[in-house]
Amino acid sequence: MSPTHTGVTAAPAGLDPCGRADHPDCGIRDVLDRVGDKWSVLVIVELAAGPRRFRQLQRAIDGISQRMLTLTVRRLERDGLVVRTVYPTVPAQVDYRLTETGTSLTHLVKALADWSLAHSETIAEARRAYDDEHPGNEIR
Amino acid sequence: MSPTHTGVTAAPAGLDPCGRADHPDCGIRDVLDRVGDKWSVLVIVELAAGPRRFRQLQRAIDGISQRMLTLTVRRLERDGLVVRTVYPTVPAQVDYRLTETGTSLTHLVKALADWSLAHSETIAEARRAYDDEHPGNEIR
DNA sequence: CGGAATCCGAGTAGATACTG
DNA sequence: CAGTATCTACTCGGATTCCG
Repeated sequence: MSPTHTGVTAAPAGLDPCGRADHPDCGIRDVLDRVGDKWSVLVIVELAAGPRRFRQLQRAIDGISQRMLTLTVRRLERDGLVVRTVYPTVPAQVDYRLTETGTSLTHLVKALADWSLAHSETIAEARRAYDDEHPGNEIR
Repeated sequence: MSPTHTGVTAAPAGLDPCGRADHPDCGIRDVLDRVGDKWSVLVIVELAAGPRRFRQLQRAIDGISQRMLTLTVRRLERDGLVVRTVYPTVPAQVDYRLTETGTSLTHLVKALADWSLAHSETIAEARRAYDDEHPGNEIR
């Protein structure tokens, strides 16, 4: 992983609760729905390496169905995170690439990945401990 | 005859639990599934302000059902992001608070919130533009 | 190749009712 | 207060098929 760990502003002490009671959500949901999406992140990560065509993406992500890739990529396009370019060749050729906005998101994804890696063992251990203490408790 | 599908069950049958085989994304899913969860983030944000009891959480997050709050908080507990403490009072009193791990996640959530706020307008605009160019295209 | 449309099962969220 | 237990509704994702 690159040492340049940008994108994540060291959060100020005060964490103001967005998306609380009254106010709907400060727009966090929009992002979270996208980031939390199983495939979006993988697509973004893949595109972070450079422009890709539909098939390339599907092969790279492996496990994703055409349907899901289409939907995922459409949503990303709609959100302006990805640009879809169609070349009127035969057969048709389409490539996808991240926009500036999309690229900036990769930094967060990176940060998330870093955090994930740094704590995966701790989490796994916690799960084992929990499952051990709570046998028969299926919470997934 | 009707296309009685090949008796295919829901069995993954060869699908990696990580999502990808040749890429270090394995641990990310665990976190993403948690962060991407609609309620987990809100709970984490709320707990970032300090320990909360069940009811407090439910009132603060407002919109979440008991069931969902229970499930969410259980998962967070299982992952070692939250500690659940039961006080044998009458009536029972339980409080939840973030662990060190959970607190560290708070920073990422904050970063996500920042990003979200910084780009919400851009995204909203992109969506409007897309919806305008693609009328009748319901991808949501 | 890229994508839309359809079918369909599985998992998840919500409302409700009940318990310690 | 803090859950647990159901039952239902709905969305999501996968597989398949057809089109430009």
